[in-house]
Amino acid sequence: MATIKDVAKHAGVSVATVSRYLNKKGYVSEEAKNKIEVSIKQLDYRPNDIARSLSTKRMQTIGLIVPDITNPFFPEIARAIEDTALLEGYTVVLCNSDEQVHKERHYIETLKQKYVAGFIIATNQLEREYYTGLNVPLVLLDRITDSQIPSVSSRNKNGAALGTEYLLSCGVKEIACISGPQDVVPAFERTQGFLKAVEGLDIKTHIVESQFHFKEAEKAAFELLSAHPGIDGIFAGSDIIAIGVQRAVHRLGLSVPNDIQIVGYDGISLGEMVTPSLTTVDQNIYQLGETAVKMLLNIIKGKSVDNEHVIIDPSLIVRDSTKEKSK
Amino acid sequence: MATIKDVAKHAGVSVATVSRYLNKKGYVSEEAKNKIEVSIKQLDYRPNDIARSLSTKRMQTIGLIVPDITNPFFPEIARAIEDTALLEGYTVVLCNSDEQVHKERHYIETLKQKYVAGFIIATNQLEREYYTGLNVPLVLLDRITDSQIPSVSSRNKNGAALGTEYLLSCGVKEIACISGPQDVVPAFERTQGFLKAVEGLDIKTHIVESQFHFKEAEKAAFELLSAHPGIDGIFAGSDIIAIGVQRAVHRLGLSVPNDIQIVGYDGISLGEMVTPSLTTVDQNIYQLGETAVKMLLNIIKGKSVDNEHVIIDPSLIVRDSTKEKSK
DNA sequence: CATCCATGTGTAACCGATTACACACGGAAG
DNA sequence: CTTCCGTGTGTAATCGGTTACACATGGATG
Repeated sequence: MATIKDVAKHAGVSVATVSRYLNKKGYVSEEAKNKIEVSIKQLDYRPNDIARSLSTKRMQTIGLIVPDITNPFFPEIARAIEDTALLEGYTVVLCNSDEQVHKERHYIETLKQKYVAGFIIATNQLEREYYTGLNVPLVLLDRITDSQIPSVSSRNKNGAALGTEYLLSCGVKEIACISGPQDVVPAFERTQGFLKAVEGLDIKTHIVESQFHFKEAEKAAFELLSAHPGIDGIFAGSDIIAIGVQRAVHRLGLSVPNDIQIVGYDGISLGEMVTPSLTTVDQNIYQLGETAVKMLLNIIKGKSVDNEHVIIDPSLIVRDSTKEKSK
Repeated sequence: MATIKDVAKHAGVSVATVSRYLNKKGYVSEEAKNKIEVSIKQLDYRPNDIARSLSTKRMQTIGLIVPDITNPFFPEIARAIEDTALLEGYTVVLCNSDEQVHKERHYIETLKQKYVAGFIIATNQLEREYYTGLNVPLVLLDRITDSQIPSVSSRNKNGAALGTEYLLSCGVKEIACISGPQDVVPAFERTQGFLKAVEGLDIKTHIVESQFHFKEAEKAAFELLSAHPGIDGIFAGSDIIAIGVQRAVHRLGLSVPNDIQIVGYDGISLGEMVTPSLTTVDQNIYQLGETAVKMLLNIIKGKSVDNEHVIIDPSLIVRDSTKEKSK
């Protein structure tokens, strides 16, 4: 494979000139420019990223750290991130921390070693000191927020209120919220949204906490519904939880949406696949990922102030796990 | 951050000696070894992967190319691959080709540029010339096989026969196979397995082709079942297809497994989440991924012959989308 | 005693880029 | 006619490693 030297020789200029041309830095005459362009074409030259990185100490790579890749929300957002990054010439390395701090650190260290340009971090364990000490651009995505570190997230409280209100508008008389773990910020915010929506209403409400895992959610819903047969509406802290709830309802011999109506949260594509399909609060996953990448690249390129916070508005998708009152 | 020179100086030896120690290549005396170890600890030295790669022309990175990351099979296998690679000190870059040849090529070129150590390729478009011309270690995973290139795959024909036979043993009288696209090798093989299982039996059979997508499968199943109300058993070419079928059955006002029994193929975790949960042929996704990595690393390290083929045996998981005859 | 080989180490070239610095040229300003 | 500055270019150091090669030592072999 051709190197910059070959190009320089072929074009009859020095490597410095070629490098200047490549990076659009410094002066290069029209004449030199043309000769270099021809040589690059003829030799099918492509700059060697590794060599470049050794000088610049930066790779065109961004690290994405997610807590649980088997939760379909994350592959979906990963895809958005990858797509967007690719368009900008960046490669993304996807790392699965399994919610374990040591794994997360290991990945961060390893990738720093490889000179990643920046990180997008979608995990829980916020350790500000650690992140800021990193001295690498990063943006927090979805799960944690901190005023010191740029972030993009969903307006969870409003979204949850939106979903809960819709559920109420469908005529629900006794409502439950099966939330994600309350130490995970968005899960907490969603619970707040639920509370806001039911506040002051003369209606029985329940709140139960679960992990963002299907089986646990099913168990929690099963127990809750067994204990309170009057419940006819459930707001779930995530689509995966909602799907667990569906299954619990089914096991109890009840029907969705006739006996119990369900609203989920996330807008993952899985929601369309289950039966009945899931009414849910769509947090606009693609946009979330896209925004995170753009923000990170701005920071990398020094175009952005360091503590911007973008919050994306969710919207409601009505499907078959609820039924409108008019029907 | 400390460099190899700092370590050499601190330990009172030359950089060559330190490098030899690090790579366990060539002779290093006990005494030097000890001094170097101490210095590395004290300086918290870590070799710079980029610099190393510039000389060796190889990174501790492996590229994984999948055709569709929104198909849950691939995140699951990606996870296995990542886990295994990590243990060996390799990072994996996950790339989504979207079934597009040009995207796949783009990724391969980009990653070659970055000196990946090798590729694991799980896409369709087999272009032997291109791959072999690549001159980078690679193993094909799951979707394509070629005698010239090492591969790991599932014993699809047997697995499909296994699933079909089980369906028959559950008392199915008119059976259909909704397969994946027949130009995708495993999908084709599974259809063959289905045919083998029903061969010579006095039973009505149908075969319909679908993409590996939920919606299309639902549509295909809906049409098939509408046209042939006698069908009481369906073997699906993948779990995603099976889930589409479930939904079609539901839309027709029928019940799984009472009216129609379903067997899927893959063993993705989604199969446990749907209602009713899916009886399926488990292709042992984790093992598939793990094996692919180990094989690739053997090739990279020159420990392996170049055209090994591992075929992994699938097994049946019985859940609620079928009902045993005895019941 | 000469030769050979295994062991151990250091020097310096090299991987393929970036970039600081020196220098040359020509027109404008004083 | 100097002086200065904007353009344009090349030389060589540098990034942090790997490794070919030269060389030293000391015991075994013939």
